[in-house]
Amino acid sequence: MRPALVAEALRARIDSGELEAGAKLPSTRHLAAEFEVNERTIYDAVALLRTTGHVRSQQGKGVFVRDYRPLEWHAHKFERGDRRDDRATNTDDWKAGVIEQGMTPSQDTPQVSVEVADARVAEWLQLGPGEKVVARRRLRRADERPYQLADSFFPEDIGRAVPADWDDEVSPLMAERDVTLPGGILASVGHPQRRVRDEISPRTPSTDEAERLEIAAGAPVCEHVRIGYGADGRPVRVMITIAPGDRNRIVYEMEL
Amino acid sequence: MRPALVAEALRARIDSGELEAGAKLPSTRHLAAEFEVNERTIYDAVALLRTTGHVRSQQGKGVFVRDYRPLEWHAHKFERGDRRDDRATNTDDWKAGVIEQGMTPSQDTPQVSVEVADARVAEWLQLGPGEKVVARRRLRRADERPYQLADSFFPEDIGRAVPADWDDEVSPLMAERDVTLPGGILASVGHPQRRVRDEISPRTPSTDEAERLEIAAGAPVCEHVRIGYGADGRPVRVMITIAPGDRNRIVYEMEL
DNA sequence: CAGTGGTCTAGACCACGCT
DNA sequence: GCGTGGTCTAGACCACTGG
Repeated sequence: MRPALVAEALRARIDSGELEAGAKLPSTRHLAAEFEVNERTIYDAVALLRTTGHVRSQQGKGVFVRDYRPLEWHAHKFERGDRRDDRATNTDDWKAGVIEQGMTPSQDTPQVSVEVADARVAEWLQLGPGEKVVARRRLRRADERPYQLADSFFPEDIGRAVPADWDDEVSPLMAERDVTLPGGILASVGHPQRRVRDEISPRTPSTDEAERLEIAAGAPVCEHVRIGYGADGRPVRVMITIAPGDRNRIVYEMEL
Repeated sequence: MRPALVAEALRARIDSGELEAGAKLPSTRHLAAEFEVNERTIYDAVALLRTTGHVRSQQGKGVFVRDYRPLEWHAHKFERGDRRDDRATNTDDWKAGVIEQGMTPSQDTPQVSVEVADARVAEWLQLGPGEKVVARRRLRRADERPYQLADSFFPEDIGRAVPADWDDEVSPLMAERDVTLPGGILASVGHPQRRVRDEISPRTPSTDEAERLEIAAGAPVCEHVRIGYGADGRPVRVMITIAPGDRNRIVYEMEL
């Protein structure tokens, strides 16, 4: 019996509910005996199920059925100002969406730095080689579990800009905490976004991304890149979101 | 040396251009000798490169570096009527986009059938159990190579409808050839789309999808589901597009 | 320490393409 | 028939968890 067939059999047990979310699978030794195959074959089968997001392995403990609840991400609403009222209550678009779906959003402390733009970011922001950006890296969670990586990059002058009535020491885009301002931070520093371009590609995560999101090395993720352009057509921000497929669905709604 | 490290070394050779697009890698026997590992380890490394889309294997022939040219798919323009002029020349939105990017579009003969809707399609089209749909399944190619699977489903009454001035025997949505009508087929049968909802999720292909698209079993693909709603809010069509990540990028542009 | 998952090798064997 | 990739087993061994 081939690994793909063993994986298929185990998947059937998961989908049918015979193995509940969070339940522990029989040990690889037991499965090998049951399916009358080598342990190595079981290992390969489990690796397949890990990639599809059906199970999660913990060395020394066991293999467990995954229980992520899928979350919709309404990309067309994002930053459109539909939720301007929420901004006043210190809640951003991501958080509002998570709450609407009955879960509790949270976010690790943003990692802020000023650094030389890498090749891709430089091209998106139309920067020359060696030019710097303000980087703001975040891990978004729902019910305490990782759902998305969301890294934003701003040209240095915009990232360091401060609103007229700002009374903090550092600019809002470089603050290592969540900041919300009426109309959005970019608007309040004089660079409102007028147009966005989203580029979406499914791919495999880097080892770093896989670790932070707690997914298997080959698990499919969506790389969602949003480039925001200001009134004069200048790119003012690029946001790179990495969304694992087993817990995310991106939604766009449009009138024709 | 572990498979991941071997894969990394080979990927470096591909990315650096030492191994050109389309080039054949050394045989697994040779690679095993070179890296001083077992052939099985090489096989696992090649499997990783297949999943990421870097190489393609052909039994009995060899392992070859992939050379797909990525294509952008401008989902926000699709069916918006921006290209109504193209419709007159018998060119649909997909084809127009491919031509703009300097490649030659083609499409296998659409597979048309009337069938009972599966659970997901029934829910999207708000049909009861057992209700039928007109299914129209297509494989889209660029420069003769597979790029996307695009399957459309219509409620039976709409799929069988015929425009007033239609002189063919079968309805345009059931014709086993490409049909273009001014304003789009759905409008010409009295059910223009007024609003669409797109749901995008990265996932792993089914074995059938993997075969038809000529990709590895675990390769990341995007499932893009577009549900089109008519003037009265009734869903008139659902289109499921499967786009492999190594050759597709989905683009949305929006004014804020 | 025993029990769990994870990794690699050696080797037998199969499937395919070509000449 | 030879060379290619693909598959599975047996078994040694490692890494982690928890009593």
